[in-house]
Parts: sequence; C-alpha cells; structure tokens
Amino acid sequence: MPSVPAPALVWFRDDLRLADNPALCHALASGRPVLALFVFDDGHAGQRRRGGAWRWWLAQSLRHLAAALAAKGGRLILRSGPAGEVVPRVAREIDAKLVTWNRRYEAAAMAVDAGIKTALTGDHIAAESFSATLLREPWTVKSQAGQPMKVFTPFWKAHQAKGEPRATLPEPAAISGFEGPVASENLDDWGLEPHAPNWAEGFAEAWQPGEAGARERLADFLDEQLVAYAEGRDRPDLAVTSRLSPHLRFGEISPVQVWHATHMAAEHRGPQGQAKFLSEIGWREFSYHLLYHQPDLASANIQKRFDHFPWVSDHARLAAWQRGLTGFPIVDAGMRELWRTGWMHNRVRMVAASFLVKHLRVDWRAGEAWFWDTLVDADPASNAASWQWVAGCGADAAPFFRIFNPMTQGEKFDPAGDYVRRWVPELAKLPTAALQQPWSAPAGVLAGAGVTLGVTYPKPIVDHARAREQALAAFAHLKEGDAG
DNA sequence: TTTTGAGTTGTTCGA
DNA sequence: GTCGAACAACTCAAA
Repeated sequence: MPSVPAPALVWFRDDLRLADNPALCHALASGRPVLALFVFDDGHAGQRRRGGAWRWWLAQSLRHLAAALAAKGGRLILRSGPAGEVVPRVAREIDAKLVTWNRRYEAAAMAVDAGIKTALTGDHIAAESFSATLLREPWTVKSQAGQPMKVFTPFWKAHQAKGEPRATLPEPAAISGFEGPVASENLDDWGLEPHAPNWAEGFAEAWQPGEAGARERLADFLDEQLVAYAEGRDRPDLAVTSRLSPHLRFGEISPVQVWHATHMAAEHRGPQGQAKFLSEIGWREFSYHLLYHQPDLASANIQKRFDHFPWVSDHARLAAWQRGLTGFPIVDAGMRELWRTGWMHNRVRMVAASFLVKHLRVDWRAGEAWFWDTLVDADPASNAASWQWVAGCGADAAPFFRIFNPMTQGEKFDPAGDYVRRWVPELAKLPTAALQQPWSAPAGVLAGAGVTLGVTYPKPIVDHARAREQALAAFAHLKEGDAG
C-alpha cells in the first residue's frame, strides 16, 4: 500500500502568485502534497489595520489565486484570526511536516512570523521562509562603513553593483494537492467589498487584479510604453506609467520578474526607458530598506527636528483636500482620481501631497493615512517613505523651500488639460489657458463655460503666494527653534 | 580622521 | 519670453 507523505502548508501573504514563488516551489519540491493557506489577520498582533482599497483588491486577488491553484490541482483555504494561532493550528490539523512562506518586512509582521517559526519548530514541523517580494533583502545593502544607506543614489548604485537579481522560478506545471479534510471560511463572509455605497465601482473598470492581469499589464507596458517612459512618466494626461504598483503590492508579480522582463524587452527594443523605469523599482527597494531599518517609518519623522513643526490642525482643510474640493484643479483632479480608481499618477501624488503639507500645513501623517486607506497600492514602505520625502522630513528629502506651484505643475504636465477635464468635469468647458487657475479667468470666460466659483466649483481655499510665504516662515522658525 | 563632492521630481525674481 | 542665480545649509558616503 503506497503511503502519501505528510503534507506541506504554504502560507500566502503579500505574494498572491504561482510563478516565481519560492515558498510554493520549495513546498512542491519537497514531494509532499501541498495545501495553500491565506489568513485574514488584519489588525492583529500590533499590525497596522489595512485600508478599504486594500480590502477590495485582496478579495479580487484571492479569487484569482484560488482559481489558479485549483486549475493546477491545488487548493486554497481561508481562515481568519491571529496568524500566530491560526497557522500552527492549521498545520497541526492537517499533520503538516513543512510550512513555507515568503518574507515580509514590517516589524510587527516579522515578529509574528518569528513566533510562528519558533512554535512550529517546537512541534517538530519544519518552517522555512524565502525572499520573494524584493530584488534583494533589505539588510544586504550597506555602505562601505557597514551602515544602512540614507541616500537613494548611492543605495541604488550599491544595490546594482551586487549584480543581477536571482533567476525567476517557473510557474509550477501541476500541483499535487492535499486531499484530506480541512475547513475553509467563505471569502464573502469577510466583508471585504463595499456595498452601500459601492465606492469601488470605478475600481473594477480601472483594474484587473490577479496574477494574469499583472502579467498582461507588464507585457503591455514593456511593449507599448517603456520606450516613452523616461519622457512621458510625468504626464498624467498620458498613459505611460506601468500601473504595476498594486500588482507589486499584492505580489501578483515580483520585482524579480519585472527586472528580467525589462532587460529582455530592452534587448529587443533598445534601452530607452529601461534605467529610468528600473530606478523606480529601485525606489521601492530603497523604501523597504528604510522601513526595515526604521520600523516606525509611517509615524515618526526621520529628521527629528520636524517633531516641533507647527502643523495646522484643521479638519475642514483636510476634508476639502480628501474630497478634491480645494479649488486647485490639478490637486482636485488627483484626489478624485484616487477616490474613483484607488490610484493616482505619481506626478500628481507629489503635487497633491505637497499641497496638503505645505499649502495647508497639515501633518503629513494625515495624508499618509488617507492614502493608506484609499490607494490600492497602499504600501507600508513606499507610502510612508514618499510622504516623508515630500514633507521634507524624510531620508534624502526634497529641500523645504521646494514648494510646488499647483498652477505651474498643471500647465507643465497636463498641457492640454485633458487630465483635469477628465476628473473635474465641471471645469471641462474652460479654455485651457484658464483651466489650471479658474479664479484668474475673466468673468465672461467663466460664465461661458458654465462655471460659477463658489457654486459649481470651489474658490481656492488658500492663496498660493500667501500659503507659500507661511510655509517658508514655518520652516524658518523650525530651524531657529532647532538652533536655540 | 578629514576632506570632498553630491544629493529624484522646483519656484521665483530680476536682468 | 528667456535665462541664470538664489533659495540654506546639511548630511551622507566614499576617498
């Protein structure tokens, strides 16, 4: 009588894919029947509670993952509760002798994983973790003095000097699935998707979550947009960015896959755009490097002198920004794109974030929290690091006197106004010359476009020049306070 | 240890 | 309209 070996459990987290998945590959290579597990443990064990956009995407992505596993002969089960209890319990239920997962880098999550590894090992169950979510582990890049890097350019140089990332792992052709009895919860019972109001309607039009959608997005980007990337990536009116951020966030595709595919594309089509695009992957690596070395990245200023910055606590200002009702068209367009699609173009993120922090002088953490809740790519490293960068308190941050002019930015990067017209339709009939600052337009022009400021579209909630002066004064004061 | 060059993404002002 | 300088020093990383 042939005996079936004891099963292996693969714990999926930020790696919802079959291809290039080291934890899955290792479990399959062990020759054991494999069971896939996802644990909904949001907010447990000191982990930051995920946002609404994350929940929506997770539901879509888990459906795709379950179907993809099933098509190969595998099986995904769902459980909720603290992972520290659930994972060992499921392992015991199925009498697993091996548990694998791919690493994550938030301090609270790493603590959970370490605890589970200890518990499993104590039960004589092998536990193995793998690198899958970054090109390199964040602790492997150091300055020559052995210190964590704090400036992007030397970080990325040192990172690249280590050579190519590992080779990608193929998608398994078939999965020998665990066939014993084991219970799974029902995804719909987790309430991940909104109902009334269904704010995610626009999400489904904008995105194709899941591994297949991620692969298709990458292929389309490399085919059609990479060569124009360096010149076009700052243009929100064009579709030149990769839009891979949520797919990377959920691990539907890995940066290692992206790296190799980009190099392959560059061999065929030439190197245009390659270095620039990969450096954006580099920023993701750098952000994780920062997060690993500073676990409170989302809550504490990297530059401590900002601990004394006189932020303005004004709920009305924050609310106007969140709703896209600041009266500055490029800012409002971005905030509305975010609300409708769960995503915002990178250039507009900078403009909108700068506006909140500098024009409104609202604490960057309030902006970070809003993005965390509303972005489908809400990432514990990139989101926090980027907000600190904009606010000027981050590593290698923008200098404080660099205050984006929302009108100039709009004119420069949305020259025909297509982006503003799309997301702020009440201004669509304005001539392009008036579009980025409607308050300066002659009354006749506004009337001709059906715009009544303060009625159909807000008057600007601050005066740009005055807000700029006040921001500079606040920073100057900060500096004095630091010296004294 | 000290020195040196460099550092994602801009804006404003005046010639 | 265009162009260059000023904006403010400071910290990092490597030699």
